[in-house]
Amino acid sequence: MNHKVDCDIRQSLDKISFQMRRDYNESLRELNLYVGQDNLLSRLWLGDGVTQMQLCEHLKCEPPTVTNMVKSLEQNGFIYRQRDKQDARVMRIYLTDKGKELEKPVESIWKQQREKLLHSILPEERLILRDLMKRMERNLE
Amino acid sequence: MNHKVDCDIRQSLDKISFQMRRDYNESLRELNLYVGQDNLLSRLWLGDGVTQMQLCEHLKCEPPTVTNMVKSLEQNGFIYRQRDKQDARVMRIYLTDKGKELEKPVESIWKQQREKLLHSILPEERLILRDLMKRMERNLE
DNA sequence: ATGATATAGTTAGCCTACTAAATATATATA
DNA sequence: TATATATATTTAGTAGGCTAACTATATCAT
Repeated sequence: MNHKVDCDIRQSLDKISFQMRRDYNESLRELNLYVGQDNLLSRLWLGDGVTQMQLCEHLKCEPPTVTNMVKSLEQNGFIYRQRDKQDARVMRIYLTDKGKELEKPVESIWKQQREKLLHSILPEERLILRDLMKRMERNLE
Repeated sequence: MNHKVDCDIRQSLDKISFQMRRDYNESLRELNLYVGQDNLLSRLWLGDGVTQMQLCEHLKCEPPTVTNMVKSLEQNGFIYRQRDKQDARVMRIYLTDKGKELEKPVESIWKQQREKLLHSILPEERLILRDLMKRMERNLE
């Protein structure tokens, strides 16, 4: 029955993203980070001094979310903020040494997660899976 | 390159679950529901008078989350709570008429979402996809 | 029957995430 | 130059999600 298959796919998707978030959160907590903060930092590891609007785009979330995340990361000493000299409306976000040091351990968590998720799935299958995922992604645009 | 494929899969997964949640939230708001509340209600549509612990298991979340969700749903008049006569520790959750009425529109939202997600993916492909998803699901257990 | 332990739920406080509304600064226009 | 509009961020209040600590009730064992 087609309906059943569709439901299964939808359900698995939910379970996978939920469970990944959980595992992931647990690992990040050991680094004193929360889910999502790693993604914000990853933008800064590419290059410092980014505005909050740029972080919004990168995280695909709304400005108040960035305000809160930045506040939390600043309080924990991973980043600091500086008002732009040219345009006093914008805040520029910079990494502290403590923030820079997180790059490697976070990348190792990402790698671990990918390996766990795709364990026992063969290279040919991964290609098929990627294709299907990309198509679903486009379906939602 | 294998690494790239793995990253793509992981990234697509994130984007899909993020985007689905968004779309989904938008549709549910028209029914005056928030993401996740539909899932709680779906347990009640199977049968009323469930305890909060049972809802925890169904939603796979912690007790405080259920406390809050139940409070919100109660305030909006979709459910009501009654203390168990036999065991005064447990609260039993019941649907109001307003809560019962939501079943059909919510199921229609679910169906729409599945169709959007799987649009253009052929029946054979769906079977393969389901298999791969189930395997990933098991990998995370 | 009393004391220890287990179970159900709540509260407080943190996080991401949202919308709506406010603030401050910059720029465009009359 | 004064006014209007656009942009960047913050605040307030909502939600789901978490942990840790607390309350109340039940049950089990001594």
